[in-house]
Amino acid sequence: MRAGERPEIAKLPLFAEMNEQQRDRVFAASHLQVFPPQLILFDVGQKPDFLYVLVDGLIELFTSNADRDSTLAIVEPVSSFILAAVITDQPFLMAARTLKPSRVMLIPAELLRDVIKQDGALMQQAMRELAVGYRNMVRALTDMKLRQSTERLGNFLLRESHKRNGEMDLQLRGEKKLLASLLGMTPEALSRAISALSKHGVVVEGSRIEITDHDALVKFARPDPFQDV
Amino acid sequence: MRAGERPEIAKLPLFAEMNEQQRDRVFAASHLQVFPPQLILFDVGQKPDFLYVLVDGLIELFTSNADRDSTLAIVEPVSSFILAAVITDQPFLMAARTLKPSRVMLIPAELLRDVIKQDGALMQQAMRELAVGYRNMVRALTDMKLRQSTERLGNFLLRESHKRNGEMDLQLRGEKKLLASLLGMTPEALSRAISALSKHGVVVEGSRIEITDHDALVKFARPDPFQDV
DNA sequence: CCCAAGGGTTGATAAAGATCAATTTGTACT
DNA sequence: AGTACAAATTGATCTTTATCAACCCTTGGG
Repeated sequence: MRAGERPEIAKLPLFAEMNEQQRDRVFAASHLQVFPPQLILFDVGQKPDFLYVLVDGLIELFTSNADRDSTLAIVEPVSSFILAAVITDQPFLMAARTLKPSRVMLIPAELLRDVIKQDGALMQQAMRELAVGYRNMVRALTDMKLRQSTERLGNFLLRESHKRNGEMDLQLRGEKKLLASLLGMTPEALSRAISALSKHGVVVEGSRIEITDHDALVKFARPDPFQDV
Repeated sequence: MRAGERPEIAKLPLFAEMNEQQRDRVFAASHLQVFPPQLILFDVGQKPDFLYVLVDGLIELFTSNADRDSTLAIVEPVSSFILAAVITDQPFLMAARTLKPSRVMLIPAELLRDVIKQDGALMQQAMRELAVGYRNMVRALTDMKLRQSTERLGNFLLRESHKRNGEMDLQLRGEKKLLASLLGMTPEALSRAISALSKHGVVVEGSRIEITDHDALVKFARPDPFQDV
């Protein structure tokens, strides 16, 4: 792998605390790969041969039924994904596809499991990451179970704004139908939800979204101080 | 805590592999408590002071909105719960209440985090447990996002039967409205879903559920070999 | 043993969201 | 720039599920 990328990946919480020699060992066995957009990296049911780290680009994690697809998460750089499958050495529950041209580091799963056993700091970070991931899934499930679509969109925007430290001017990083799928609705429903939010402090032009009245949006979406934010 | 319970708790995957002295240290600092039914053990937003282990009884994990409650999981003995909150030392995302008289072991969170840092085997088990929990949440979210209510019930029954190693005669361990909440529907909808499944190999009398035609139910519910089973 | 209270079922209606179809807008490619 | 194609929007309708209401049935306490 290129030398230039290492520092950035090494800074990831997952790898930040571990022993340096072990990290070198892991990185030496890994390789960086470039994928075009719309490429399936892996499918549901496959055994995980690698832990993936998105270095650059954009990736969608999704599941599919006979009829439908549903987006479970959108991965932005720099972050690892499908750690849980690697740890348990069980078949993927999600598939992954690139949304933009993406550079991805592939870390051999077997080796990683090995190193985790030997390196307590790495194991602790893996544990933390899984705990955080678990909690995010709880949030997503709660969101899905007790909010309706327009509220989900409203809270999504509030969370997004909060993530970008309070920025009121947001830029969608994918198509609207992707956001619709992430929020568990159809593109048509999203379109209508967007226009519904125009009465509650949100203005959308193309992929630019502006929260013009934060308080009004909060009042409408009623974010939970623990679930959201 | 009573001596009689220890072996059972020690057999839990989480504590099975760890150093014995460390385990004794943890158990010595813990205490067993008995709770009546319908008692709230903790609420959303509280800081986790303990890891909980249900020894006997039945417990519901749920979240609540302004309007609604939603069941996230039903905990059966013997198992631990809210490990993720304890690990991250972050406020609970779920509340817990007893459904039946329950005996619960409370393990001081601070101590547990400490011991985890010192005991690699325990840490590894905690990591595994979180990975498994994460994957279960992914399954639940997928279930919610791309199946409708009657299918969810059908797949729930198939999973339940599978958990009880193929037993076709199932016994509900809570009220029907609890199951409805777990499956993300109203009691009325569950009632109708049950009668809809009578055309697909399911007979329900009170809290006894029998799968009379497994193939027919599979054909209707279309369980995913990875998601379900 | 009876009665009250709550769980469960059933029916009628309403609401949310999906689906289908027709345009419009945006964008990538020659 | 013009065309072709996909994304996005809008409207109409249908399906699913929630809500509201009435009633039945079980169960536990006096």
